[in-house]
Amino acid sequence: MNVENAQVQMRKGILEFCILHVISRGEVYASDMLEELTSAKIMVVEGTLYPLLTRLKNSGLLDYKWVESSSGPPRKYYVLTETGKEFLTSLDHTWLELSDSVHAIVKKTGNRAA
Amino acid sequence: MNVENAQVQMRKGILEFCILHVISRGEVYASDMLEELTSAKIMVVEGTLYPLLTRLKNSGLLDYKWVESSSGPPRKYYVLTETGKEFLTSLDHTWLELSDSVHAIVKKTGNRAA
DNA sequence: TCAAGTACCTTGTATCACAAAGTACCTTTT
DNA sequence: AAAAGGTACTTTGTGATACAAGGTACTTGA
Repeated sequence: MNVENAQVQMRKGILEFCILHVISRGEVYASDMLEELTSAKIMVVEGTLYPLLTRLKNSGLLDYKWVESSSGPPRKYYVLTETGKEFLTSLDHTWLELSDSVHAIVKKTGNRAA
Repeated sequence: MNVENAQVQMRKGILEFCILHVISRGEVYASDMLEELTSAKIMVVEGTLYPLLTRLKNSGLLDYKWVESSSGPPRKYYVLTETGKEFLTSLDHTWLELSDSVHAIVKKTGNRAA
């Protein structure tokens, strides 16, 4: 149990939400997402991202198409399905509730006992 | 992959943070925490809380003492250790960074492609 | 052809929330 | 004083998942 591990744990579950948001803004492939999330200080690595994208695809939240690159191997460009869009709307709500709840816990003051 | 599961995932890691906060405000035992977290809409159940408290204790972040109850079996009252207090301060910072990052991702607008 | 770069995939491990069942203690009822 | 009910803590087994590390495959340039 160390701070790094706790930070990893805190990020869990939020990744899925953030990735859906990144995809919601337009077609992207994995490296685009890695770059965008990293620049937002949401750390992700390939070994996490690829299985997650596959899960989301298999759940019907994402779809993709192969697009040939002018400089390298072909890329999988992802988009949200209709189900994915609805799912993301639900997660938006969940995130707002959760961050409000945490904020309430963190801000609460006063001791119960000495 | 459903919304409920995603919500569970989102809560993961944040639980530890919230529990440390609840304990930071004074001595509590498990049922106190359950009540406080539930009223803040952070769902936790016994099967999650007790093992987590044990982990935090074994990591040196918490300490406890047995206190006899006037109406039932004795209770374990938890407090933060010095290490626990420092740890919580780190997590406060992590949480702020994380929620800022997520906010930035969620609020970002504009499409990359049609 | 060989090296380097890019992109995607797979395997194995550790962690963790949860459900469910269990243990133990205390009080009240009969 | 036994039985019943309530409170509190514990344990076991399962499923999900982030990550590290290693692998496959395609393309370009020397």
